[in-house]
Amino acid sequence: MSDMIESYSKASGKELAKTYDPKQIEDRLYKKWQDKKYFHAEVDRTRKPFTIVIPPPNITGQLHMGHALDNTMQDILIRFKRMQGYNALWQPGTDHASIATEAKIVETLKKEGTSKEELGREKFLERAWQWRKEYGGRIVEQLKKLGSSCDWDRERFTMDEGCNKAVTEVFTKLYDKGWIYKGSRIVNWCPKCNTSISDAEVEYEEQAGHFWHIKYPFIEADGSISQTRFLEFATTRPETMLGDTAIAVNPEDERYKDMVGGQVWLPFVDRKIPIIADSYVEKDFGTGVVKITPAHDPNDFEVGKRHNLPEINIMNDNATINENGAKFNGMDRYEARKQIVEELDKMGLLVRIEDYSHNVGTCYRCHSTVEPLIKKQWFVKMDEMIKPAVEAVKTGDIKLIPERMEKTYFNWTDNIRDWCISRQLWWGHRIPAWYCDDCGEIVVAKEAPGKCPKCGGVHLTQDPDTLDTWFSSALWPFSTLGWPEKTEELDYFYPTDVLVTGYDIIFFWVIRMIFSGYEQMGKRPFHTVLFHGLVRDSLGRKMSKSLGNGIDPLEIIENYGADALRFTLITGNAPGNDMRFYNERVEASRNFANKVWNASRFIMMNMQQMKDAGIDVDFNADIESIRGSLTDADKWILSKINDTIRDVTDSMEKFELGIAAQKIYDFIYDDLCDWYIEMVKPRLYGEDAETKKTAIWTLNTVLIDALKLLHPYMPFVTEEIYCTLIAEQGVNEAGSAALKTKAESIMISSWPVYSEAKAYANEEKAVELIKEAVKGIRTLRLDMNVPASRKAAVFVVSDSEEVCGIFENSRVFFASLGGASSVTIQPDKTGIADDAVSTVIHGATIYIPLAELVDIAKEKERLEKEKARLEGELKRVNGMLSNPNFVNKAPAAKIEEEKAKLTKYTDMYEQVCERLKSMS
RNA sequence: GGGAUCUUAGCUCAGCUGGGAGAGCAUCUGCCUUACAAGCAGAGGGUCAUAGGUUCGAGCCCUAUAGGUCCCACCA
Repeated sequence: MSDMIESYSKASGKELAKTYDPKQIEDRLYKKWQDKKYFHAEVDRTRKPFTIVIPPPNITGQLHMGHALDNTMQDILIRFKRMQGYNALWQPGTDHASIATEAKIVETLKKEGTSKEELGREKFLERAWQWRKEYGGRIVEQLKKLGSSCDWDRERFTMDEGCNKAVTEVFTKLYDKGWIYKGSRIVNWCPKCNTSISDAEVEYEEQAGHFWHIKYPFIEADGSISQTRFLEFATTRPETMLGDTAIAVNPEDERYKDMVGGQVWLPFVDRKIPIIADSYVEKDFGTGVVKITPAHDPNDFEVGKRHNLPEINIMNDNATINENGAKFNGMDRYEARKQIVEELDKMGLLVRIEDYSHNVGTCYRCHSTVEPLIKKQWFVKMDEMIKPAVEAVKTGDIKLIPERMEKTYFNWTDNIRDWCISRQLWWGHRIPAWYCDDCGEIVVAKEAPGKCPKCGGVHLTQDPDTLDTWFSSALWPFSTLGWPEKTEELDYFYPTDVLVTGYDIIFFWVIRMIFSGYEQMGKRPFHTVLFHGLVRDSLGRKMSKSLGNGIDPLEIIENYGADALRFTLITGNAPGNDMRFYNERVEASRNFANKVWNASRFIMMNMQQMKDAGIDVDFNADIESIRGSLTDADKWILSKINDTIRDVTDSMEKFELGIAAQKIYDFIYDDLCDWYIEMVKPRLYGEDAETKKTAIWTLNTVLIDALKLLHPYMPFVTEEIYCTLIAEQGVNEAGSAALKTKAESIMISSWPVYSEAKAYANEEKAVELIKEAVKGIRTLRLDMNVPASRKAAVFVVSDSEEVCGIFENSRVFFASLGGASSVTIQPDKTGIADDAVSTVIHGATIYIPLAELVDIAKEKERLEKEKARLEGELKRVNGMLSNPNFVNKAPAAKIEEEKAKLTKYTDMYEQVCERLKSMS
């Protein structure tokens, strides 16, 4: 027996669990879902698949708010589609995160007083796998806490055997096609991680630095170093001068035109370097002179290629100066910088030092300054491969949400550069390339070649490098489904449907998955990409370790429950926008969960009481069999939930998850709890068994639909209530057909659908009128300081038969909701004291005679205010309707709407005027 | 330098293809009303950044301006 039943069964006595306690149920329900294999999807050709692949979290990672948001969105979609009847697969897995993981292990080794070099590659990898085994599952367990309904039976790892096969397959294929090549290029070198990183992995940081103005002496015609003539330029990295191989000026620059072709002298390394002309140099910046260091600057590298300049590498991998740096050999880059500046100063070659703030490229992992270095690296040629990816978004084959992300996308694809994929790391997919020790031939193959195909040599050495992590993540949508094998899964679930991710990895991952999908599969990997923003702290700052402002989702779950966290993350924020997270919002969400819990508890308590009283209710009855006994209020709420079903479904289909959540919230809070439950109480507490039955049937029907709509957002509380409800009703699988549900679990029940049979336009209007009247009475009473305990007689005056009929049907509500001691409905105000307080609604005036309490002046003031308001409304409506342009051009429906308002406000205005007249 | 985006109630934010400004929190008033005080009933609070324009009609579309945030590029 569930805690909930227990709690209120006990309550037939006295005790009740008044507050929803997520801790009592979350783990238990999650286990049940897993045990029942609800998350598992098998190929089933009779059903339509709906597939999402998870953005694989790093095995080094701990669940943070970004994950929580990302996975909540995916879980909502997957639960929604599952309930809609799709064969929903949420494919989970983790990422090996080469740099991050390797860094972690290196760090551990350092603590142990050893190093990866000392350990050797093989032992190091053993350690890494061991580490992965120990900690790699942590994040998975944390995802479960969130309620994620991933198919854990299909969990994958970007470095598992299958993914490795996929990686090798792609690498060899692209190599054979000529789209993967090895070349000497300027790469971004991180001296701390000791590897190259791709352009996308460089983060630019504004740093305060200096601009050193330096001059090189000319070489005179006789070959001597000039003592009088110098060429001045400025640099932010003086140490790179050791690798200078030219000085460049703009060809159009009159100042230097004559000097082009001449030479200057490079100190320290005692080199004569040419003065060249290249349009890369801007005349107006600085002195219009640039030193050219092809080996240590990407732009200079290009210039060097154009002018056939030598490339002199002056730096070791650890950012110390190498043997090409003359006496600075072995010195750290910053120490060398300092000394070079000092010595230049002594030599009289330092002109001045300027403070200068500039952007410095840093490693996105360790944030040390990257050094551009020339290295032999593996690259993927992008110019051709990117084309289908561009086309896909242009034609709408792949849709990006929000749409504006397309601009970011194209901005990148238009300026695409070849992708550096080799990393000087051990943890990762090793590059499937071998070098012949004898002839140097490169052999790229899926398996280690026995001998060199060129010279027949048998000594081959595999490339020591591994691949960029994103190389394997790019294949994720199909590698997880079995590719390169031709699996059933691949055939059935690919292409997947939606990819949910943060906009921050659009370049790293999204684009690369898209072009890989087209290239390898010939098909898009998904049709929609749903982007979300960053979760920031309450002050709008990015959550970060260094700031220590991170909020731990697990702690939030512990304190408020997973449902509250999920609901908070999904509401009050537009797609793709960043959001701020603060506890007050989680509290509001938790309160909402509690509200749902209590509304349900109310309904179940009443079911129990009716059962105890021997009143038998057929909860499986369909609407046709019960329609005749439905009251206006019943029809109103049925109509409301019906509309909500339609609107919520529409919003969710459009991926407007936050809007859909808001609609469910509004329905449950306002329509169901604040109004319907209150309206239904007199019937439930009364003696009429028939109306009790109808009321509880309606409550149950509406609640179940509402729970279903809410389930993707708040899976735990809805499941707990649902199961309790169903168990309580004794609904079995067969019986449940009428309820369009399965008794076992809400998560495999069917999504509600809009039904004309539940649309009651007239009753909706009637109840809205009653609500207006009740609100009017409540405001009146508060304005007049009538204590809640004091009941008062209420008179409704209306000359409309229809309106009188509505009030006649609903008189009971004025007692329970409006504190009325009696309700009199009459066509005119005969017998009502002139000093009664009143409020006007469309079609009726409502009076409350409160002899001893009334303040006539105040009452008049109130009415005057109301009159002024109505005058304003009438002015607006009349203005519109008397404007020929409006009447001619506005849509007919809009005009009708305004005409109806005119009637309504005219009526109310007349009533108010009459009231005022009678008081004077 | 290029681009995106934001500016709406005291705070944090919604507001879908243009048709009478919303929520949560906070504030104030009154309520322990037998589902819920994590609650109920009310109230106050906004020239929707500014200036133009398009339109019968603009928070929404266009242009400009100011301020904020972010991305890309990186002129040494």
